[in-house]
Amino acid sequence: MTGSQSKAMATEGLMPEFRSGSALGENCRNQAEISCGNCRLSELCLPIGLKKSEIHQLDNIIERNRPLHKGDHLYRQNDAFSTVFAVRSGSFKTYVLTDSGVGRVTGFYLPGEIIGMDGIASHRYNCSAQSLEHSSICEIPFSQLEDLSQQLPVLQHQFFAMMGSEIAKDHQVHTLLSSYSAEQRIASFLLGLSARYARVSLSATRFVLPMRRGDIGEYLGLTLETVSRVLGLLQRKELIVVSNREITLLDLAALRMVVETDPSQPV
Amino acid sequence: MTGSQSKAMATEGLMPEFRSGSALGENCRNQAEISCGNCRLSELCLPIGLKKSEIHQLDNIIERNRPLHKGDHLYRQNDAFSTVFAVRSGSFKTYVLTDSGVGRVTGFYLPGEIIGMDGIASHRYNCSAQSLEHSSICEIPFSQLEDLSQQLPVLQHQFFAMMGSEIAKDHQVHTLLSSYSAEQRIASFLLGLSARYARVSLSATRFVLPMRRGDIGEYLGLTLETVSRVLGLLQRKELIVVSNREITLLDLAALRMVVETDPSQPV
DNA sequence: CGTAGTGTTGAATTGAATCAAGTGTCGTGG
DNA sequence: CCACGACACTTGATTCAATTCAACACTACG
Repeated sequence: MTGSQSKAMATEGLMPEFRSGSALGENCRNQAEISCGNCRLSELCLPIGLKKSEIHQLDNIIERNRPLHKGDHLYRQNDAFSTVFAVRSGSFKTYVLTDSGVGRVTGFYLPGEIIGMDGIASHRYNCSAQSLEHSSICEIPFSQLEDLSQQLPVLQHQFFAMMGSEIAKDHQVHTLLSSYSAEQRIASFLLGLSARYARVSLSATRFVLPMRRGDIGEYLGLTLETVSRVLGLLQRKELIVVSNREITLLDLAALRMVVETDPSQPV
Repeated sequence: MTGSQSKAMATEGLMPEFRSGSALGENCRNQAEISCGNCRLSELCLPIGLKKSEIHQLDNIIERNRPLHKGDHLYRQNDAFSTVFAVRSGSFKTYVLTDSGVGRVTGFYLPGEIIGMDGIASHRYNCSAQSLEHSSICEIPFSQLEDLSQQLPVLQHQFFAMMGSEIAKDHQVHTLLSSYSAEQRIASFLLGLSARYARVSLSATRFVLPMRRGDIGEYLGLTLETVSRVLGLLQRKELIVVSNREITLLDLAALRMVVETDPSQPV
């Protein structure tokens, strides 16, 4: 948001050279207690399938930094790639800036999801990652993750699966963007969020959007005005209730119909 | 398209018919001799960085089938996932069918590229993969690839990198589809093909499109008429020459300008 | 030589963008 | 605690890029 927030990021030390033990200060007391072993997300994050002792090994390579504030960056476009991040709480967006300065949001990330995998091949982050609210993350140095994956077949398997999942999701989004109407995109977006919140044991039918209308628009290839209009339309159809950023899904089945129904086909 | 074409996969092949107009359709002489060790793509495919003996191990898990004909399928949407495929020659498209029967192309694959990674997480292929011309592939059983990656750190690293590369590419496409004009999309598409042909030592400025206008349109979120019109426009601007499926890029720099220039900004 | 698939081109239509006011919400400092 | 200002969002009028509809041309191949 404001300039002061981006400045805060520079001093807070999420970059690798600012590891815990930095002279700048100490971590929160309770942070030391957090580990994959007691994380409520461990069943849907990287540790899936790992044994207790293996989880401990994983824990040893993971850095847990102090919480991020809204607007803080995990990394920026073209930074050297070194780590991937698992969202522990809060939410993030990734975005790229075009030469003309216009940003386009490329993804939203909720707890249990991994950020930064697009940098693995090129050794640079291809986008910037920014916190949308008060959030916390686990920082996983990629080379260490690779080393550990050599020892733990299950971990290798799981990371392959998480990357495959990202690829599958991206292909779905491709289809969405290349052929769906504004209404279908928004409906699909809401259903996707719903499923992801449900996955982390939150309500599938009532949630608060962490992002602005404009962010949704950039992500879905629409303008913020269109996002606003379509949300209004869906509300008038009594499929959802919109109150500022709070969304209630009234009829999941009907929303799925909106997504699946080709508007050019007679119903 | 017809059932007889998938059957064709099983018929035996007199090897190399050089299909006119097909720059990528060429085959090595004798299939029995083909291995990663002598494959001209080994420097840009899975074996990158492997030692001789390691390449031999990789060779042992790879199946090399008879050539595929135009229209043959590697797999279909919802088939159980078991293997990933490396394109050895020719080209492929992946596509999904919507419930209403309309297809959308999700990707094109050229030699040295990997098909099927979107099935890793769900254990099902999420799209269908079809040959666009006379093609040949290497079939890599995924579970064996995982096992071997446990033994060969370089192989694990390389496969992580190839998946990361797919993710990065998908994010770029996301940006393309969500904010670029028809002209920008086509220009970017042509430049992308150019770079990929150059990667396999083919001409970066003159190539034959293996896909139809309609395929390009589905991939880029445009209609086939728009694809045709924009190709005509770029030709009138003397940036390219179009002759049926043969494309000549006259001015790469100018094409890049087309992609990068925000049409809403005054030039 | 004829047919089916593929590609081009033109005219009319339309969904979403753009332009343009507005209102609502929230954090901040007085 | 309230008033201010900056964002965030909504809504309406108009425009425009791309689609749709339609007709026709080309090519490839049995």
